[in-house]
Amino acid sequence: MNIGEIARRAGVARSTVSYALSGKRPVAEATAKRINDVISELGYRPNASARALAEGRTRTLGLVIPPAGARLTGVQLGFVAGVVEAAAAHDLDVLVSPSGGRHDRSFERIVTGRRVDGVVLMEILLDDPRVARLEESGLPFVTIGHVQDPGASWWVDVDYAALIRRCVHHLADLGHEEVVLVNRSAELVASGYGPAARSTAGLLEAAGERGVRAHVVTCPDEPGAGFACFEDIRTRLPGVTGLVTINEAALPGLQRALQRASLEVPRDFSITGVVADHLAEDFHPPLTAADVPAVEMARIALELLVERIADPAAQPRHALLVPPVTLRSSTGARRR
Amino acid sequence: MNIGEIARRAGVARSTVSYALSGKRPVAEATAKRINDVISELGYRPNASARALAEGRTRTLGLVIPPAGARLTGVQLGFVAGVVEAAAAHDLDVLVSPSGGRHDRSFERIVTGRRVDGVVLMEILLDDPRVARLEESGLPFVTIGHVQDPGASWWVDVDYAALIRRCVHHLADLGHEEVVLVNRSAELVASGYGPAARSTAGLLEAAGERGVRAHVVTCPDEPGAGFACFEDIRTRLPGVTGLVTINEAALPGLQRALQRASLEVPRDFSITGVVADHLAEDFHPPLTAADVPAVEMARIALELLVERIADPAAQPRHALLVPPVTLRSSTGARRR
DNA sequence: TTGTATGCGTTATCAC
DNA sequence: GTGATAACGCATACAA
Repeated sequence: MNIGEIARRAGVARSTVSYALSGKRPVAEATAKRINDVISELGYRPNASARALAEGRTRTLGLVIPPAGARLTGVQLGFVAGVVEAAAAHDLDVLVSPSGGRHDRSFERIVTGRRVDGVVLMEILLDDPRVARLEESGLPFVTIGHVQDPGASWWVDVDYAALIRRCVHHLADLGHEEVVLVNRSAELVASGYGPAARSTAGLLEAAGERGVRAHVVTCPDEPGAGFACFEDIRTRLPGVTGLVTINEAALPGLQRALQRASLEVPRDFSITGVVADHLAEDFHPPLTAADVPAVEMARIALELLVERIADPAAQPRHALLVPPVTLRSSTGARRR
Repeated sequence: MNIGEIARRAGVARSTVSYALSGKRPVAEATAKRINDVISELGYRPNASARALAEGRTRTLGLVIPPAGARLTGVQLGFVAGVVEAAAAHDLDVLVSPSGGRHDRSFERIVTGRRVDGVVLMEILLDDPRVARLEESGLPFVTIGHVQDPGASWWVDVDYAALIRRCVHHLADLGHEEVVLVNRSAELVASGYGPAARSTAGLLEAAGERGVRAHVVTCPDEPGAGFACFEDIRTRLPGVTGLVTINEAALPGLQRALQRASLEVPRDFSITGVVADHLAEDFHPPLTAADVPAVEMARIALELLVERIADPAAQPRHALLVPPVTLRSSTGARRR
């Protein structure tokens, strides 16, 4: 059933039905009622493809997520949930594409098939081929996370450098003199993942400011790796009394290793970092941390994208969030 | 740029380009080369909406997930990842819709906007209005989980009753005489969530067979709730020495409560259940459990859907998986 | 082997 | 206020 059928039954022209539906031109009350009656009787809804073809827009957004197979972290999950939710609020649909590199078929379909009006790209690298691809395609897009040149594009991010710096200052205030940053995986660091680099920078900056000895270790995004990582820290860096991390997936493992080592938090050891809000609450003891407002970030990204789609000539905008470090119970004075 | 432009530059008719692209009719080698050269030079890709309109199919699948806001469990996350991954392998795109009840706009768009060729529905209720809606719409769909009448529809599920039954038998074998099932939330149970009902049935059946005292408690899908739930069990049901659960989200809380109560697993208390595979490994100690092969289930669901789309008249098919209970370290002989 | 013509279901521009 | 009708970009039946 199509718009012509509705028009026929209502005894009007197709265009009149279209206008009754869109409201883009006045329709006599009586006609409108007749049309609406037929529509609701038959349960008619316009064909999305036809509408997209005629209108030149799909009312659909693309969301590029890390390749399937990789388990999403809490923050990443928040991004996805936030984008989907915010899009639904705008009556927009979301097409998800699990894409790693540049020559991904799914990603390429999204970019070049004109099936979306815009794209949200998450977990980008400092120099990301997908960003370049989107730029040359002319498709409006917003990234969660930002590339090297912050002024030239649309993005939302959390200021990892500032947050880690604050965490280290906090530890220094508590008397800790040697700390370690548990970063994301070595592969991610090597491929130029922004948060990894910026966290390290923040750590070193704060360490310099406070005369704290600082170390960085990489750790895959898994509980088991967190466990192994901490055991390694204990043997290789025995002087460390404070840990700061952006690797939330490793947290359960770190927790278990702490316990295994009979270290009581925060009495014997302090731990803090940048993690998804709910994870901080679930840690035991509750984690003093900068809570990444993932859902909120996704919402902002979506608002920016909608804005950019509406005005393709608009100047790039971005948002750099600096959520507070929330004091909970995982950090304490260094025990001498 | 469109197919006409390619045709013009290659000096052929539009249909020839179309056929060269689809291969549905032979094209002379030389013409094909000329066309392909132009296509790759201009980076042409057919417009998805136009193609969908002409072809009558969208090469897109719908995936209905629990409402945004609800944090996805490990198993649910596996479903999403599995569907997206399997769809990508078929060169199909996935449109996600976060939908709870029947009158959801996003869900309604999917069902009635002809923007997808089929739908995967997850986390369904025993009597789910969305299933009814999809049935009356005529859109091919497959559910992960199954409704009351198992023969009439396409689905894939895990046999919760059998698995919980096995878990209870296992506990009985170890000498446990009083066990508790930690179910999903009371709301979910009340709304008629299949796994919740079937788990209870399996528990009671096994308890009857083995003369074990059995209890059921509901618990929201959160670590904190798991903690509270276990505290409650200890006070209200002090004789319980074994716990079986399908609530993986509560697991970290249960674990913490166990520890808080100074109960060593499995020496003092046994715990088992049905959970996502990776969670079982991450539990401490590793959880003896039936591992839900979520990604695999999603893959099967997608294969079924592809099959159903290809042949709308095909007889309903389904798959009821009974993964083994993997022995790890969280269950042991009852201590007298 | 290739070209022509029509239809897919809308929206939007004319004309009345 | 409303009705024709031309796009939108592609696939395909029909001709040649």
